[in-house]
Amino acid sequence: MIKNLPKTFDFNKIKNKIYRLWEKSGYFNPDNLQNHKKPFTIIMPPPNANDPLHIGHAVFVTLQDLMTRYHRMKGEKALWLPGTDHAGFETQVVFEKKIAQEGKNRFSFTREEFYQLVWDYTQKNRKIVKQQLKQLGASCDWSREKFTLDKDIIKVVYQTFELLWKDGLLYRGKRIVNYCPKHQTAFSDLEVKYQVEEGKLYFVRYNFKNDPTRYIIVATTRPETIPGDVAIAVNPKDERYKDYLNQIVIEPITLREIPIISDERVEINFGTGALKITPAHDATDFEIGRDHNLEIRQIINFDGHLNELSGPLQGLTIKEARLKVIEILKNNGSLIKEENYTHEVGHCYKCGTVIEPMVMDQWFVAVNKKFGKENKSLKELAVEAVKLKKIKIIPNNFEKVFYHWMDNLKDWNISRQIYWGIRIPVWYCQDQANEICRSHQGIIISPFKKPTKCPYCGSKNIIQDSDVLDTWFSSGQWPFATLLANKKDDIKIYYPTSVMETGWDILFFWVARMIMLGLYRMKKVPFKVVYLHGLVRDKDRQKMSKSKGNVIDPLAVSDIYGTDALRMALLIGNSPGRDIIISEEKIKGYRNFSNKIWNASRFVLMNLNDFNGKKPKLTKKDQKYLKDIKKIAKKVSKYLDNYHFSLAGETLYHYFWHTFADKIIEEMKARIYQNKNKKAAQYVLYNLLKDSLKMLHPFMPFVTETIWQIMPHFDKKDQKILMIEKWP
RNA sequence: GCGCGCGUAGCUCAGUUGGUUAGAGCGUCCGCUUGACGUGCGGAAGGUCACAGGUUCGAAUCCUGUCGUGCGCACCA
Repeated sequence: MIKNLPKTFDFNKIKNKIYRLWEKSGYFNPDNLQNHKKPFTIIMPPPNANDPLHIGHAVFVTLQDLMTRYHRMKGEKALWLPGTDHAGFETQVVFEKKIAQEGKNRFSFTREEFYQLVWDYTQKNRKIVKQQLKQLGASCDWSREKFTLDKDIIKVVYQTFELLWKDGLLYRGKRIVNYCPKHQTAFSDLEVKYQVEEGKLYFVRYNFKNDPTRYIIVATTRPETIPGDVAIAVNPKDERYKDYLNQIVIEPITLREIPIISDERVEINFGTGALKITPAHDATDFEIGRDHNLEIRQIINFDGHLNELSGPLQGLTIKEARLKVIEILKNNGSLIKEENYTHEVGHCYKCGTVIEPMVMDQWFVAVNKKFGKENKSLKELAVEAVKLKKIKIIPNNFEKVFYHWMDNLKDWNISRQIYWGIRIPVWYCQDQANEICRSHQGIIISPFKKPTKCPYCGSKNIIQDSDVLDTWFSSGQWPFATLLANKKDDIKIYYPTSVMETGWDILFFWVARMIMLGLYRMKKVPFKVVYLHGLVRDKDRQKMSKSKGNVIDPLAVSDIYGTDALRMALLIGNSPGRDIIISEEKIKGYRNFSNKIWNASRFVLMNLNDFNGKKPKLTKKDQKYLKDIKKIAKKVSKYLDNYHFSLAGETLYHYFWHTFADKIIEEMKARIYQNKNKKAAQYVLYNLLKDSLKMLHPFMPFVTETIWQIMPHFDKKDQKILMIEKWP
């Protein structure tokens, strides 16, 4: 009946046809799975809409599609909800790099023009990403697809903003923040990468005002900030400086008078035990300054240059200023000595520029503030959810990592001084013309309507906050925002979602924030399980990056070896929380496997003449084979249910190749050729193949579906599409 | 300073409630194969599971320590 099947499986020939078959069937949308009851939900971590997919995306597609297809076949209402992320800062950087080739940057355009250009750029990329997800076999429900800048998503984000404000969990304030002078925006603590650097510790002498023979020596790594000093602090318990307190000394660059104060935060054993206080440019100093009511003397501008308050350093960059200040200190005899000093310096995670602590008005989420009936903070709620096992993190050692990070969590800066993103929905009254307005500090929160005048004092002199929200503030709401923004009952049916599958590298950036915001808005955890996969590295354990030239393009690989091979290569040997090493050889190996599936099937199909599907009399061994595969099914199901995807894949690989193909087919071959008990042989082969295809389908959907479409079906219960067959 | 990992075949890695002969991909060696598949088949070599001690009838797996190695967080005057 079936002859002349090609000798090799050609992925490119069937990929569009097969994906279209699935898509047209409508079964990506769980609404169409009528007999399926129990919901199973995965919200896709939205890829950034600023670049095509890389190999890391292929990992999540493989794992999430595997789970979705498995649960769909088990008769569950499987929803895999796709989307893309505007990825605020990331995208702006990518885009600015692009236009830099034309000698332009964001300041070459108006804010509105720039936004439109990036919008168009991301929309183009979204189309590419969608096409790529399809080629990787993603069985997600495109009818529910969302973008983080969709109007209905922004609406949810703004609602959250407003609620947080009303609950007192959101505040605006002058705080010291991590500022990148190159990108000219502030960051949260997470975007700062610390690197060990060889530096110098400079010992600088500050003379007493009323007695130049007396002085105090301060150790600093940042002498260029001396013009920003507003005090010298010593520890109150430090015997050496007992009678120095409240003395006035002369700051040696701009010759201002500053006092010596005491504060317990000064460490007696570091340097000389005396600390210069520069509230505008150091986090600890900021706190000490605040508690002592000291002036915030900003001497570095937001463009990274020193300003007029720095006297002779004015106009210089930070680096230049350091050299200059050392020269001045040497000349006036204030530099007592230099010591080599190794310390960690914060850098912008994107461009490597040294992060400058700056004082700015920013919006913060108060993660440590207790609120509501339960009187718990966002942080406490999140920690509790994990402790009470309402959320399980796989692998579980990351639960400890999670607690450790949460312990150290400080308020979250969500203001970004960029154009691309969701604008902070706040206006400020410039006049603050009455007491009420002043009591509100002129802050007008108005997410859904642009105000025309100040609601407190009536002034029309109002301006909008120029900043946008941290991208993670919106993606942190993704699990419920996508469901709220879709069909009416989605949130009821699909929330809490089943699994959040993502990389361990964004456990803090994203997962922790989703837990906090999900619990805040929905009073329920956003997901029951967090499955963390590793980072993809090359053969030499190097992180893949374009600049290193070691990237593997998943789509190119898919074109050459097929998506099925790529998926298996990314799955086998991939255990949660561990990095994945991938090489072309490995992918080739699984290409051979997909071809093995093709050829074993080909053999079975070509030897089904006269076979009618009816069960003939079977030998004992035949019966054993049919029983054995049920055992395999049990084993594979157990592995999948316990998130041991690699072991599940390996089990099937082994069974199909080394048991089914190498042993059983070889044995039956003789019976078929010699016409000995042939019907039974055909029956066994046909049914083992069918079960194998079903189990392999979530792993290798294209080759299995292709064969399913070709093979004859005798059982009326057989589905037209393998994707919705019942799991064995 | 606090915390989390890793060390298994030549290479890269699996090995999840401790249980026969420790697995995979690639590589090496020998043989086979003219009809499912050279993208194949059969077979072989190759592992004191970092080291030392302990628990156990039994340890790659659990505990303690040592060495090597990677990472996160905090501080960072």
